[in-house]
This record gives sequence, structure tokens and C-alpha cells, in this order.
Amino acid sequence: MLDFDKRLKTRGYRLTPQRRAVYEVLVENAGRPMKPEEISATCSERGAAVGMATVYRALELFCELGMARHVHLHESASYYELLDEDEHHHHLVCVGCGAIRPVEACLVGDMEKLIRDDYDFLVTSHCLSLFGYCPDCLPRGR
Amino acid sequence: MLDFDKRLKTRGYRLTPQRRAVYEVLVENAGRPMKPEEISATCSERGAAVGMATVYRALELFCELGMARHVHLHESASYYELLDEDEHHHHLVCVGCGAIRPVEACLVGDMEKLIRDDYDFLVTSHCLSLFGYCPDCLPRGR
DNA sequence: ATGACTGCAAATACTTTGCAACTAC
DNA sequence: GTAGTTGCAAAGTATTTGCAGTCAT
Repeated sequence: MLDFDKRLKTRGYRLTPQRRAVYEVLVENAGRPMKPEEISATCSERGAAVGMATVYRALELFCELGMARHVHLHESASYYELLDEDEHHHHLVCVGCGAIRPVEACLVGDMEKLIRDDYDFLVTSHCLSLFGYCPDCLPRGR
Repeated sequence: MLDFDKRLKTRGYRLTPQRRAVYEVLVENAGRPMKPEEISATCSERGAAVGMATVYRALELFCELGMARHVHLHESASYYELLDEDEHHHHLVCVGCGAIRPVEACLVGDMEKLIRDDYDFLVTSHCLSLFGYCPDCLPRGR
């Protein structure tokens, strides 16, 4: 059984075409955070329309099951993206053109130990977004 | 002239009692992100009521002038807090009780060089929030 | 005096919820 | 068969905007 199917089943959730459609869109856009609206539109394009309410509910469920996460990109809307256990990344958001690209680099793991020791706080997750200029938008002469 | 007054004046903005009130609330809560609603309520309590629209406009202005910033704490509402040039910090958000406390530790500065070299992306700012358990909510036996 | 600013109310955007019909199991 | 799910529409919440009146300079 597919990992997706298993995760839902073992927690008593049903496998529906809508959840599958939302999941597939996320998989095909792995690494690229998407807005709920965008996800719904993509599902529709491929003939598997899913209502907005259902998209929101599916995303919330995926987050709960640890299959997706919610990222903040300094815009009002929320973005979601697939969570890959083997890979940890954050985002570079260009304030010039809005381009978003993932960065594998992350030093937060090192911070976690320091925080546990100095603050007596156990970090379980974090959210990091970096803003600046992508190569195309770099101010002349840097 | 106060730094606050100067910043506004030099950019052609006016010094109004409303902007001053919002600013004072932020100053008195430095390090603690606040919601616009909360800021407005605090202003009212001290007899200097400021309409919500004005609070939003003031916050946006302060961000533009580099005096405040917008932080994301995984909740739907936006939080704002004063920006202190001499001090850089992020937040520890307890998923147990919701307590928020600032952390001075930050390794993102080190990441920035790495990102400039490896990704050819010039980071100008970043947003980091750490989630986990505060001492009071730490699961037994950790 | 005059252009910037405020407050209100209306508009917009985003997200959640109630509920009857539907469907996976 | 039945409990979990969906879609729609209505309700909420958060934020922005138009505009007439007000105020800082």
C-alpha cells in the first residue's frame, strides 16, 4: 500500500479522490509552496475539481499527519508544501520579483541544542524564510 | 529631536498623536510581538484610542521605516514588534501553552554568507520562529 | 492654507463552519 | 449500513480602501 494510503488508513481516515487529488498536486510541486486557491485551481484543470473547503480540510489533515506543512512567506496568504522526511529545507524569497526557491542549508539544528541548554526549551519544529535578492534582481554593483 | 520624530519627519511623514500612541505601546512591549487588535485595545485603555485602520496604517509605515517588523507565529493573525537595531532576536513559541519568549541566539548570519556563495542570493532579512515546549510544558521525562 | 492623516463604514480576502447529500469501507 | 466526507452557502475573521472631515505644519 502506498505510504499516502497507509498514513490515512492507520489513523482511521478515508481515502477519497479529493484527498488524493490535493496530495498529487503537492507531490508534483514538491519544494514549491502553494496557496490553497492555487491547489484547488490545479485540481480543476485536470478534471478533478475539489471545493475550497475540502482543500483546506485536506491540507490541515496532511499537516496533522506530518505529510505537509504550512509556511509563511511574508504575504497575507498561507502557503503549504509537502514535507519530505529525508530532506529539510527553507525558502529564499526574492523581494524584487517574488521568485521562491528552496535552500537546503539550515543551521537551525545547531541552534536547537543551544536553545535546549540555555533556555530549557525543547524545539520540535521551526519556520524560517529568508528574504533578499535573487541573481536577476541583485542591485547593480551589489 | 527624538529618533521617532526624526525618522518620520525626514521622510515627510507627520507626527500625529495616533502614530505616537501606537509607537509607545510597541516600545513598552519591546520583544513581545503584538496583534494589531491588541495594540488598538492598549491604546484605548490609556485614553488614546486609535482606529483599527490607523493602527494597520501606522504599523505598515513603521515597517517601511525599519522601525518595526512583521513576525509570523503560526497563527492566523499577524504580529508586529519593534525592531531594535542593536539587538537581533527570534521567538520560541510553546505549542503547549502558547507562551512566547525571545531568543537572542541566531545562526542565520552564518547562513547568509553560505547562501550568497552557493545560491548567488543576497539575503537582506529573514524570519525565524521556533516551536516546541517551554519548561512548564515539557513532556514528562523529556 | 493645504496636503497629510484619521475614522468610519463598506469592500475585500481568507478561512471556517453547519448541514444535507453522498460515499468509502 | 453507517460513520466519515464532501460541497455549498453562510458566517467569521483579518485587512484594506474610499472618502469626507480633521489636523499638523
